[in-house]
Amino acid sequence: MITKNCVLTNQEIEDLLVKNGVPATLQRIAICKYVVCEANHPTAEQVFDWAKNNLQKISQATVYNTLGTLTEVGLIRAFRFPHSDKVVYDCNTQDHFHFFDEKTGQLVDVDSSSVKLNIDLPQNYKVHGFDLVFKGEIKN
Amino acid sequence: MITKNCVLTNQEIEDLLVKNGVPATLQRIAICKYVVCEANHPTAEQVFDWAKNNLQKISQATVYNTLGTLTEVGLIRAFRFPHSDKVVYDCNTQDHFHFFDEKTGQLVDVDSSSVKLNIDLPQNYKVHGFDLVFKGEIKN
DNA sequence: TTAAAGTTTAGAGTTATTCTAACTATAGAA
DNA sequence: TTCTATAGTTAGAATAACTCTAAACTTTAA
Ligand SMILES: [Mn+2]
Ligand SMILES: [Mn+2]
Ligand SMILES: [Zn+2]
Ligand SMILES: [Zn+2]
Repeated sequence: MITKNCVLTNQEIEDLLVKNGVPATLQRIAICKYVVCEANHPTAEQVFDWAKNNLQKISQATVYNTLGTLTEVGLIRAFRFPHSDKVVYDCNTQDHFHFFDEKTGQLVDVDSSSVKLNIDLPQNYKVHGFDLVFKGEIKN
Repeated sequence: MITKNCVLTNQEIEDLLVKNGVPATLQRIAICKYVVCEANHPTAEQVFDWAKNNLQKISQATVYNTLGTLTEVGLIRAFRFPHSDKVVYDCNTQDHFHFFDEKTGQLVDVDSSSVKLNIDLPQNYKVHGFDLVFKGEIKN
């Protein structure tokens, strides 16, 4: 139900990038490792903050470029949610939904298998997919 | 299933505003009438464009202020969708969902009665509500 | 009639993101 | 080993969607 991040070596991250046609650079390896293995639905700002503390030098443009590239090749996904105007990046590339804890601001993944949707739309509405975000609170 | 806009006189709009504690001004009556009776999920930009063409003088700030006020008192609702970074305003204040036509960019309302959702979340997840947007295409 | 209160306005400010153009690193070619 | 083309990174400027500010109107109500 709740998905967790993987643990990958730098070499494995490098291979992942190259396999997806993205030449591996120091910056890309670091950012990719962070979003794929460590972060939970980070914003570009959070990735940039992390990168500033973990690389000797990094520019905002590189963070945005890299997140864009990783999204393009499908290594991560980008989501825009109703409660914020910042894009969040997600290492979970499966179809899935989200639960937004209104108290903490935390986003957690909800597997699509835990949701069943019955829709009654006109015949001529062809549904290609849907975005679903729960809002609420996680107790305890 | 698909909701339509109402037809109201200026007087009725004025009453609606006053009843909701919003003193009626020329600008507010015009903007309120447009979003409540004419427009379909307009953005602030669209409301501003309409207002420029239909009032002798209007400022962007007034459009944003008025849309904010109307939203606060519950005469309209504000939505932020995954496909755009612009807020859209909605005269449909019932709980409902949306269908986004990926070809035309059009948004149409989907009554909540046409959707049945079965969720299987952990006990400690208290769901207060959810946002649901269908993406697809309306044929014909 | 007049002053307080509320409303509108132009323009400045903010935030998230994208663009630009210069700099840097690197992989072959020579 | 150079050289050089290509790709990647960078700082800072630009953009887009709002939001804020402070001055100018307008209305309200003594
Ligand atoms: Mn509507
Ligand atoms: Mn923005
Ligand atoms: Zn997710
Ligand atoms: Zn709607």
